[in-house]
Amino acid sequence: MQTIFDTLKERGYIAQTTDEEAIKKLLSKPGVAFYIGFDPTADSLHVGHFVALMVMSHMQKVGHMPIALLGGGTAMVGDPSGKTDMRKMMTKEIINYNANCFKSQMSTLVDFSQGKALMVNNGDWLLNLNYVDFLRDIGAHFSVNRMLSAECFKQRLEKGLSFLEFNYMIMQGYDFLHLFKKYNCMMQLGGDDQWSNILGGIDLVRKKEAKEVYGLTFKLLTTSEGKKMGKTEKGAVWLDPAKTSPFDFYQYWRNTNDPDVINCMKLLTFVSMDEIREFETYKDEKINEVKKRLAYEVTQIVHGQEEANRCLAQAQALFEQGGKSDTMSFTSLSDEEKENGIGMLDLMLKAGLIPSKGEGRRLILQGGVYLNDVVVADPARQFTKADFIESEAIIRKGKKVYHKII
RNA sequence: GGGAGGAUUCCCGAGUGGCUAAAGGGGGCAGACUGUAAAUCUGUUAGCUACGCUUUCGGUGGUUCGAAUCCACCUCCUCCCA
Repeated sequence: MQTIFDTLKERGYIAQTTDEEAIKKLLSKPGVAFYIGFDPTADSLHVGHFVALMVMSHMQKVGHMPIALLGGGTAMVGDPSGKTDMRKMMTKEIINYNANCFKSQMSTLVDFSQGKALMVNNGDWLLNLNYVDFLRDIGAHFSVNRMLSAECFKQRLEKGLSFLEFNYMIMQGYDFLHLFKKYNCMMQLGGDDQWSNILGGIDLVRKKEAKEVYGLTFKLLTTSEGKKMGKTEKGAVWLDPAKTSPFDFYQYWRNTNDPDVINCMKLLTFVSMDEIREFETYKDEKINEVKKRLAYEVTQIVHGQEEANRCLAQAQALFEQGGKSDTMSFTSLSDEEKENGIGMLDLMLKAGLIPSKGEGRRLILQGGVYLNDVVVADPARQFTKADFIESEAIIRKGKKVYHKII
């Protein structure tokens, strides 16, 4: 009989555990409350959070009780772990707004109905603490000497660490204690960068309550080259369709590097291990098929089946048939522009394909602009109504960016 | 509190009176090769009504024919000593 721990291990989620045997035993019976914290530092979850949501979902499926902790209190301080610079301080209003955005996104993967999972906000218990009481009650149990040797502060000890951020670990530890007392929360999970913070909480529970609780970290989603995944030149890949369109989201996974595909499949989809093992034997061009599957599965989980189908169809239309697509982004011209024509550069600027005309001129001179699949050679070319084919025209920039003019 | 140094184009980082829209690297974009991949190679990377013009080197003011470069003040940052 395979346990949830085995599943997580097999799929490659687990990075570190505090006590593997004890955790295995603990998780073998359903109903274990565990928590994962999410600091609302942006108005949408991103791919980095997605792995955590997947773990929650896996755990919930076998009957454990996820507690999603929104860091309304800790976000006021800012986690220095692994950060090279201090974060910008955020206002309470923004933090609250962000926390609300997180809620709905989490619900797509974790079932919060009928008490099957909880969502709490540490602002509820952190923000009204009395400073001196807190120091005497909690602060006394933390050794500065030990904290300073923690891996998560290492980088910051060289570049500078404010006292504000130094307290983050203590606050997170207090969260664990609070959740243990209130919900009998036995485990904290988190990204591997949270290891020191998690240990802090476990120590605190042991000291205050004389009980053993456990920690488990999962691997951060990185490429085979060790770079963090989920970042593009435009910033993070968001789960919010308004910030990263489902199509861009789909395309991000569609373009995964060969060596990373299997790993992503295991971590980001629910595709069975039997099937994944089959995929592992694929080579060269055949890997492309796996990428299609990966993109579809991940998009489906985040944006739903309907949206995933649409992305798939659009990608096929664009890349495999070279044809049109109804869901392509578009710009409509006014009657006057249609009548008098408009410069290609002006048109592309209007369509948001280029940030400036200089950039557009360069693109055209380098042969990177196509109108209805014909290279545009002259930067001064005018776009006229003669360019419409069945009342629309398609501009392509480079290989992958399509835009429709109507 | 005392002392030293720094702030340069998307990022890192040269430049210390005209040759500087500013080296080099990273990143981005485009082209070649491909599998909508990676790696590699090539070009390009402030804006414009473009052989010219305008804006840019933390902010403000000044010196000069001419300033990213010199001076004054201001803001912010880092380091060392206490």
